[in-house]
Amino acid sequence: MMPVMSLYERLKETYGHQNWWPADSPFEMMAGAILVQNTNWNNVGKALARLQPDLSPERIRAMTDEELEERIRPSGFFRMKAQRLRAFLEWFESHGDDVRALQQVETDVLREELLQVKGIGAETADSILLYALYRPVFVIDAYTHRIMNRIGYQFPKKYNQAQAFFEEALPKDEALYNDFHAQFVRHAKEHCKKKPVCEGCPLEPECEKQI
DNA sequence: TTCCTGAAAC
DNA sequence: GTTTCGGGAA
Repeated sequence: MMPVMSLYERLKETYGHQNWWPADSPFEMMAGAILVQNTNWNNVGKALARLQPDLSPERIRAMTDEELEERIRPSGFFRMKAQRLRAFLEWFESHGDDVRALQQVETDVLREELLQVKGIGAETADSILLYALYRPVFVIDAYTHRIMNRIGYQFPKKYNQAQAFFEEALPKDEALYNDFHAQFVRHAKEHCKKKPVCEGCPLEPECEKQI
């Protein structure tokens, strides 16, 4: 079976560095992490564009529920996500609405706090830690499971175990975790889709096609 | 019709 | 373990 690092290298050779997360600021990244839950990024882009003129914690808090819901409507689950954004903003305010303040806090503490926020689960919490705060935390998602299972790894189903699998197999490297997860997303959208597109797949030699 | 960088409630 | 939340594009 292919070493985990070789897996990354193969994907990077194929797709190139992915340069994640696509956001202009840490705050936009964190908002995007909530909006993108079970939704394609194209629709999140529309929602962020509609928020853009008022994309700050204060301006969003000042909106009525109806206003906020209307802005983020294109991202789907808009009523739920409006409340999730508000819950996140409440937590952010407890740190002074200040990303620099967050950087003074231990990763494990931040992770536990984020998991207490209603609407933020393990994947969203870790995405924020990695892509907004540059902490070396490996993000696991549905794509990760799909790809790892298809190429024949005995891959843990539980989030924390799946995460440990990568963090124990790889150096504790934030930049590596950043691009590795991005490569998985790219590969899942390009080839390892729900209905696999195996022609030209860079992992073809390794894949057991146990779909 | 299907699928999308999930999480909470049931 | 299963259902719910949802618009947008293929």
